Amino acid sequence: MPSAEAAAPLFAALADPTRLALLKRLADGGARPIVALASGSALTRQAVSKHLAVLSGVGLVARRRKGRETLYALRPERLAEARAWLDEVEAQWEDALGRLKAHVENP
Amino acid sequence: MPSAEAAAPLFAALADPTRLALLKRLADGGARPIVALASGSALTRQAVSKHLAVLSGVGLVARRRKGRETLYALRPERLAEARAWLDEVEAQWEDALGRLKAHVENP
DNA sequence: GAGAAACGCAACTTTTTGGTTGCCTATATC
DNA sequence: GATATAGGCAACCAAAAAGTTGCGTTTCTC
Repeated sequence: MPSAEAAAPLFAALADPTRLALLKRLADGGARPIVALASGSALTRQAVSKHLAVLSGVGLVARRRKGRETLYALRPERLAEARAWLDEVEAQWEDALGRLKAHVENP
Repeated sequence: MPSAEAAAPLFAALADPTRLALLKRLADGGARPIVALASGSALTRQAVSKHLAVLSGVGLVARRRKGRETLYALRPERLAEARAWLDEVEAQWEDALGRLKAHVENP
């Protein structure tokens, strides 16, 4: 159950369509260099590199240097942490609804 | 299955600890006016009001005017949409892992 | 009906973010 | 060894975000 302070940077990293697209492309399990991820992205290689740095900064992707290229791969554990926060709030909501219902039926 | 363009604004609204705290407080099912939400928040009422406007803008909370006060309430459906995007990527990841394993076992 | 409470609107300031361009380094490849 | 490829680094720019202050409007409450 991540705190708000811990979860916010994670959501911030997810708050960009380019980065979401990058994560989705990496969800096939493969590790790719920047050029491969930049191709088709309409953006500069530098821009993509910056986005990957943001994702790497919060641990959503892992970077590994291999020769002259830098490979990026998805880290689904971190995705799960973001989901955990949402789950927690939804659970709290469901619980509150349950209490309300019980109270109405059994006043 | 929300697209990246649809999910990004949702995550952007979640990318702030103050807003996450507001959502969590609203997860008990209650609808509260701004002053109640601003108390204890260290921020100005205006700042909290702006944050609520952001949340309302993406549909994460509902606003309803009641007399002189504006009541805010959580809308968990939108939370579920954010989760759906994460689920989708994780499912894609699991699927890729499954294929890889199958390929190794049955080459 | 006078004062207070709750809020909206608008202007302004300061950071942060997304993006570009230019240049330099390291590694392949011929 | 010369050249092309893949990236990192730094400066710079424009737009958006976070927050504040001030002021006006509506609605309670006495």
